[in-house]
Amino acid sequence: MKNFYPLLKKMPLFNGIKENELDGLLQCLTAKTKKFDKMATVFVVGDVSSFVGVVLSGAVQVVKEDFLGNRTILAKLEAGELFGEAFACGKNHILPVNVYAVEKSEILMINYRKMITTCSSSCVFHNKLIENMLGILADKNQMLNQKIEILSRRSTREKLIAYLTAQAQKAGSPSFMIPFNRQELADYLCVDRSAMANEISKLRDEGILQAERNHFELLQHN
Amino acid sequence: MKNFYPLLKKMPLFNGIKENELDGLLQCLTAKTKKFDKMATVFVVGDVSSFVGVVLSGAVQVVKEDFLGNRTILAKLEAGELFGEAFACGKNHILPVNVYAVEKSEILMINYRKMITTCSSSCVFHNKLIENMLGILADKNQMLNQKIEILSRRSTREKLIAYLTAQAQKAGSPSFMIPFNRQELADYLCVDRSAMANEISKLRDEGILQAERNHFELLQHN
DNA sequence: TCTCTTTTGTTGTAAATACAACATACCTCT
DNA sequence: AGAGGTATGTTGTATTTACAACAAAAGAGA
Repeated sequence: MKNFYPLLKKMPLFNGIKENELDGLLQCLTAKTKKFDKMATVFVVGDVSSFVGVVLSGAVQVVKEDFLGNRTILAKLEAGELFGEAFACGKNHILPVNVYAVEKSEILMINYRKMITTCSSSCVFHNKLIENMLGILADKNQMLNQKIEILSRRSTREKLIAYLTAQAQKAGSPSFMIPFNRQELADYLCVDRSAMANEISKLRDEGILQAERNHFELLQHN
Repeated sequence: MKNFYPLLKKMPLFNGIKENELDGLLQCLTAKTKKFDKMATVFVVGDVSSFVGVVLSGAVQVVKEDFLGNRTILAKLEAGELFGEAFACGKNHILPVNVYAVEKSEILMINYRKMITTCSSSCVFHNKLIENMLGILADKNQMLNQKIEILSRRSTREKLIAYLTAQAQKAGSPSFMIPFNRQELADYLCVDRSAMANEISKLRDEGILQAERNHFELLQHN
């Protein structure tokens, strides 16, 4: 376990907690590690879980299936990433997804109740952990909200403008770089790449923006 | 202030906290109420806030503007509803929205730092408050995730199936009621009502589902 | 029951998108 | 510089959607 401490230390969940303090904290949480073979099932739809999972090694996939049998990979989580936190901390503990190990993996399982119950030994890191978890959920909330706002737009054009407006706001300037290439941007906006590229061209022709690779500039619209 | 205690008691944020315990808690939080006239501004885009707002009376509107000047009302929050929690608890405290009072309103402002710092008087309700906030953020996360999963689908048909599959899962049965009428469902799925109604008809014709008003049934697809 | 209103379903048309196929530009490696 | 690969832009076509307008059904109230 100890060899994972440098990894844990870098995680937002353990932010502000020193490597030598992890021992006491993990003990206090009675956190357990579980090992999974490649393709083993970590959770299935309908499972009830009050555990926050931390991928220590390997990787897991979060997969959703609809009733027609269509499978969608929602996420691939690698070492240092967290999963299940919304179901551990929320009212509804029933998982709507399957979680598989895509490689031989090791997962740290943290019980939600142990996490929120400050220990009798009044371990100070415990409070820090709760604060971190609050921050993680809040940050995710912001991200999800922003994405919904974009996906709520009907047209590719509107989605683009919503996304670029948010990026400009984040950058504090009408001129900014985005962290996606065209295909990734199209995937994020849930639209067709070529249709999107076409729309970018039109917006450029109309003098609404400049776009070159990752660099965008929103032009004053009067 | 005291006259709002029955309202507060019913809120998820103060769940498990008795009315007569609120006095001490709010004092401990140094929570302040602010009054706003009709149409007064509560927050503007760019404001930095570490406060969770609770609408005590009246109502506020959360409004977003893109750089072309298009205004979108994201939410209307009435008495007993919470806002700003993701920006109070998250890393990013900069608000991307405007908040207006749509009526003469009274807002309770709770400082995030006071909330997560357990008080020296070791007030037990404080821990309950933090747990509640964690739960609220986690629940919202689940809701937002589910919505994104639906909005990520390209076609109206796929959105419908994704939504109905989730509802069936939630109900634990292929036969269930939905909390929307057609227009509300279309709004939730971000599609055109008539196009959606059309699609429901097609799905019915194809024997994939039954639909009558609020009642749906997903039929076994072999 | 009758009227009025709301909700839902249907249809045709214009507009937007997805898809496929290809052209062009850019990057990296040798 | 040249080759191969990747990213981006462009175009035509089939499909899907939005929109508008209307019909039918359901619900509410007199």
